[in-house]
Amino acid sequence: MKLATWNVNSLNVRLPHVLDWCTANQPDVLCLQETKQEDSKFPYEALTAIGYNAIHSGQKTYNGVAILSRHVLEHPSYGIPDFADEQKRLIAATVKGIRIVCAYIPNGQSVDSDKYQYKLNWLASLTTHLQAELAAHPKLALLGDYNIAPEDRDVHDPAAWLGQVLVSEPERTAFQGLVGLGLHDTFRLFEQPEASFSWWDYRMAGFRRNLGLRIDHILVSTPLLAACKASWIDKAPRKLERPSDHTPVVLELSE
DNA sequence: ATGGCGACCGGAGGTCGA
Repeated sequence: MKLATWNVNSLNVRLPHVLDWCTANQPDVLCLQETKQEDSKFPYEALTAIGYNAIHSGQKTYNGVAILSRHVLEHPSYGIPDFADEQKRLIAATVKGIRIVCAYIPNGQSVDSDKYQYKLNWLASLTTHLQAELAAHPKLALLGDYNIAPEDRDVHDPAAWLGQVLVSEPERTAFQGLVGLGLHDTFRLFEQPEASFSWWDYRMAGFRRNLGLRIDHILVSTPLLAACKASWIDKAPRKLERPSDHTPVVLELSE
């Protein structure tokens, strides 16, 4: 069973890439972030045509999350309970007994902005919510754009990024709070190339020079650990014409 | 590295992302 996450930076623009990638890679589940479209615009028909069910929670211009699945999506839920939020950033469903949680964690903009406080509040609410979710669903995977590089090795230039948003200690502490729930960063369960990143700035030839960050993650609960077989970042879509600035992260589970 | 790109809305250029 193959799980994946991809911030597509507008599904309006990136739908051809998503269809091609799903056809070529056949993920069982693909979590999308930044669809940037209202539910009425979501391309259910095009996805059905290649064998995918989908649920979506979106809005115009910003945010928007979706779960695509080759299997039945049971018990969909939207948003964080008890956290009033106009921004569409969380969607979840159960696939083959695994609770799939797809998150677009706020960016935060800069550490001195209101958006940074919103990010930390959002993460605190998510953590509380996931504690209950884990009690109800021992097999759980949290996939998405975390907008946090958990360690210095996830940053192309840690000195330049020191203390900045995406890297700051409060954000990394929040990430460790998720780990503290009994979630595991599956990418690091396996040997990986040095300087492995999932996002590269469009500017300054960031991708060509590998000036990136690893901010897209797949965390799984302890009951799923033994099933983890491999994890990798697929850089191929980042090389296409008009790419997203993020690229897919994949986790392979044994059945 | 701090600007550079790209998406969006709106119909120019500001805002946001990361």
